[in-house]
Amino acid sequence: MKSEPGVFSIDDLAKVKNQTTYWDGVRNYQARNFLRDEIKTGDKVIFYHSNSEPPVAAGICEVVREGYPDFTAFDSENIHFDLKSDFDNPTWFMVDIKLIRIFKHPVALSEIRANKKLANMILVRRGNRLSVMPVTKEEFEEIVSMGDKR
DNA sequence: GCCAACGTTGGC
DNA sequence: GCCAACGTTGGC
Repeated sequence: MKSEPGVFSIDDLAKVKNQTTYWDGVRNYQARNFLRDEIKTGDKVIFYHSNSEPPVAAGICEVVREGYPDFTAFDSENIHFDLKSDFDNPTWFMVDIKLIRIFKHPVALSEIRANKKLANMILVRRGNRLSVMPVTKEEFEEIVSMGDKR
């Protein structure tokens, strides 16, 4: 799951109550489908910092509440407000995640690209822009082993 | 700041 | 249903 650290970073997550947050603002249908249909309580998540210098896999989290309507879509004051999302038939969904740990060694996108075991990650596929995407168990464990070094 | 890639919108 | 125009993402 990607976040711009200038908006919400893994360090921000470490500071909030219960180190838990709702993952709001996803406004892409493919990513929405993962949030609504695929992600389950107990799933592990890589927290990725996009649009940062450098972009990195910053740490890991766990899903503590699975797909439910993204209420920010109903709030006209919210930056993620969507007039077309019907309260009784919501368009957008979110999950809650809780911090597990911040990597001692944040794994740079360049390191991910350089690792042959991670060559098939959706993240590194050309043109990919998804902010929520699946990761295989093997990819997850490889990233974690890189992140926990040092 | 640039721009490739992609998703969405809306005229037809 | 097509597709040009436009907006966004996000690496570089």
